Amino acid sequence: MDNSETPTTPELPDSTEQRIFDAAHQVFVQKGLDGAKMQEIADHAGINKALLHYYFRTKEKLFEMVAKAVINRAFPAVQQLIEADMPLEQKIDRFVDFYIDLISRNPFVPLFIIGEINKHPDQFFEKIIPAAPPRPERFFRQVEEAVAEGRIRPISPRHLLVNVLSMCVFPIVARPMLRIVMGMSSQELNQFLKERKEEVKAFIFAALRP
Amino acid sequence: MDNSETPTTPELPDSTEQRIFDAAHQVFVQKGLDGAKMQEIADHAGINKALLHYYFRTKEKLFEMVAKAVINRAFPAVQQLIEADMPLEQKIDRFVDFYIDLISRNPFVPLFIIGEINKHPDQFFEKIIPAAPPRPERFFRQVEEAVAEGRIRPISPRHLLVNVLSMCVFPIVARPMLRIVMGMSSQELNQFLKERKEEVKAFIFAALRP
DNA sequence: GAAAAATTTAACCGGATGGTTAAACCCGTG
DNA sequence: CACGGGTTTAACCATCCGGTTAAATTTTTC
Repeated sequence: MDNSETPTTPELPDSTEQRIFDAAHQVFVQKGLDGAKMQEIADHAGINKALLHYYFRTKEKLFEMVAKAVINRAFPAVQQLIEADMPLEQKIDRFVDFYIDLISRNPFVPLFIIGEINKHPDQFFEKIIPAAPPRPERFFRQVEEAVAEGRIRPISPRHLLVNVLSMCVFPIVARPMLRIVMGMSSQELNQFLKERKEEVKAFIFAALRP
Repeated sequence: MDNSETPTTPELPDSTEQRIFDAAHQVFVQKGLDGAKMQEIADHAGINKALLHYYFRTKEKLFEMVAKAVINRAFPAVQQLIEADMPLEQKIDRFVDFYIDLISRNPFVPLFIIGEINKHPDQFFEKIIPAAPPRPERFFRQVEEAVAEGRIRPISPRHLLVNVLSMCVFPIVARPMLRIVMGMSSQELNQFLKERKEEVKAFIFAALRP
């Protein structure tokens, strides 16, 4: 199993508070708001319910903090790379590597974000939305330039970005479904996902040939 | 908003039982086992809790029936197309059209399947798994033949299938996330998803050029 | 119109769960 | 040692929720 990265809130690295928060992070991300139980979080942090409420007043508040931490870690990483000062080809190359690694380390995060937005749209769009969403305009311009120069086949920049994202994220997120659809063992799937980076890059660059 | 297709169990089309089942289908698929409340299902079906239990004994049983219906409708449709007797290029073409339509009509279904498997793996793999999972071997053979004939660039059949699936499914499932990442309004996103079929097909066939 | 089935009403039970409380305990620091 | 914050224990409350029940009411069917 992959370990989930536990985010660093501005706290002492190994304080009880941090351990509780990490436990909450893990449980919430895997089970969602409804599926997560406070007792389970306490158990997972190696403490008891009383202390849990001593540090974090309510489930709602704790969830809100976790959810904020999740998206405030997920989006800026993408943004940084997508805004970087780097040739398009290199940017795509690094993006695929980076993103597949990122999602592999946090396979439940995309599902968590999408699922919770679906289940509790109000709270999410009120409380959790990031202050600064990614701005892919620069990437779009780079694609348009490359098209204009004839370096790549004409293509909609938006669709290209979504294609890249899809091929990186979906197989990891949909892992249990792929096992069924493709009839692969867990072993085979691990091997398959390891090959992905190179396969995805090859596919993208093949599709971009003029 | 897209309407979700409500599956036809072998029941009278407009019976109370069917109305309840449809309501349960909708609520379960959107909110999952934990998030769905029996009262909500009853409300949604326009009846009361007592009658709900009169028709369907327990939440578990009802959920099991709904989950079975969901996957027994989702997978055979794919399988049929993927096993069809049809040239590879045409098969891909139709598959993209068909699959984007299917997911657009049931945007919550993939998330539901993946999420529930993650949250309750035991029950799912015991009770719900389809008797006959898709067998993509034929598709794989077609790809290998096309490669051997030089009709398409060399490519791993498995990765090709996953790429196609990813680009079809992910954007629809991740719609709320895309809104944030790409900074698009709901209107723009609708337009974007309409363009998808042609863009995805163009992308795939471009990537397959020898 | 009577019998049977469908549906409502309303109350209730029991367990799980979020949350509280008070007392005791542990443990490091001044 | 005494003080105080961290921590445990254990009991407890309120609420929600799945599920049941019994009777009344409506609708269907014969």
